[in-house]
Amino acid sequence: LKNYEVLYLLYLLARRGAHGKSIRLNSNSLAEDLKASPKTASRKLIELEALGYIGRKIDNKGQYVWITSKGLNLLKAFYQELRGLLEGGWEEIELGGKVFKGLGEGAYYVSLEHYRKEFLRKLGFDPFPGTLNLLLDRESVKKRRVLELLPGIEIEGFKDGLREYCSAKAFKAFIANKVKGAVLLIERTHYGPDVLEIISPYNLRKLLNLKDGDYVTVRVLLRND
Amino acid sequence: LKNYEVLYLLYLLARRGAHGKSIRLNSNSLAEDLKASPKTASRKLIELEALGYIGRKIDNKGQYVWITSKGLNLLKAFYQELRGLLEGGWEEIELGGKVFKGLGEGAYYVSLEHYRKEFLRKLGFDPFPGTLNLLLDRESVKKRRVLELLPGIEIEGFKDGLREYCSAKAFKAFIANKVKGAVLLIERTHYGPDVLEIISPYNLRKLLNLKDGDYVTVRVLLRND
DNA sequence: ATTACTAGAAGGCGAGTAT
DNA sequence: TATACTCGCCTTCTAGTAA
Repeated sequence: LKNYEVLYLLYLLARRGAHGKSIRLNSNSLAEDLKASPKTASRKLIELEALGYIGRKIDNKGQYVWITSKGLNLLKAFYQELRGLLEGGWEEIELGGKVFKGLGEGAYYVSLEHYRKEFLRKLGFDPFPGTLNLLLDRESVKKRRVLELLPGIEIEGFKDGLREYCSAKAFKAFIANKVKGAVLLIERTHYGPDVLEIISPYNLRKLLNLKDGDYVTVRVLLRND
Repeated sequence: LKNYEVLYLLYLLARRGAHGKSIRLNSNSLAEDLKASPKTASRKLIELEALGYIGRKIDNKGQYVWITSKGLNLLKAFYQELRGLLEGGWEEIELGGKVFKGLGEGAYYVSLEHYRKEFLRKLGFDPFPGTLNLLLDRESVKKRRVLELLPGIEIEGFKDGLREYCSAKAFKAFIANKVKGAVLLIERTHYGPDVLEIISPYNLRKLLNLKDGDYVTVRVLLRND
């Protein structure tokens, strides 16, 4: 199965909503999409499953199909690349939300030697030991999802024998249109999609004189360079 | 040549920058991308050309290749659909620019019976006979390109024997965060990509008390429903 | 460019399955 | 028993390779 066939099949399945939920599918209707015989469609599905891109459950009246996270990642990666090619001009988006006091975990993680080095090398600054947490407004929550799709700057995780520290994705950003920093999308976070964690070389609370509940906007740069 | 092969090939070419400009390409390097023989790569290019998706110019040391507008449209359409599938949450973008006095053509076109009916049916309002023209700021020009990629609401053109009236694309929008209306992307316009034409059921200049040079923001809705 | 060779994909048929 | 589906076996033929 060629890689572009995989992508196209995943796209066809996504069109039917198989990303996220599992859908009913019979080989005949997929065959129409493919302009091929039901047999071929069936075989493609089998191959896709073997490669781990989709999951299937067969019953007497057809089958249930869903795209696995592996499959979805592949499709998203492709989409991101297309986006980069076709949307040369799209460079930043603005998010906004209210400051709130987090669990204090941010400070701990940011000050870990491994992460500090990652930030220094990849973002170009040594972060203040602490994160500024924003509770995003409704519009910004939607925009945040776009960030999740984009590649961003990869911050690698590590293990220290005792436990595993997960990886994260960062985007350079300007906070309140003035201060440079970055937003962090952490893979396994305690927060929901409506929370944005921000780091900066400075103590943002002090520098910007922020109190809980204050509204802050963040201009996120979508390109790494 | 299957449609997904076409898409993938166009994608490979776009990665090399063949959208917009023509690039030097030899079959060998394309063959590597395709994981196939140079012969196959060459044949694919010939087929793509025959289908009108690319143009080629062969000389003694290889060939120049570029994606035609037909090919680019295909790739963009695919991209748009992926975008719709993967970015469920992305719903509006904000543009801003300064009011300027146009050529007065807008008023003529908008009041043509055919267009009026199109607007009424597809946008849900009878437009004031005139357009508000914005000279977009730099950031907004970039965002405007995103609109060009999206499907939007199709406003059909027509012929009246004498001449042909081109089609356009519209997006519903809110002007100055208050007044409903729509932005128009006209296929053959006298203006550059830094100009946005806005229609509304109201006389926006009067209603918003606008003078030339005033800065206005427009929230463009990306979904049609 | 043409040809011959060959791997592998597509499709027909029918068995198996569950309602 | 009849139906509607998947899927394994086998044949055909397309399409890539190599000369």
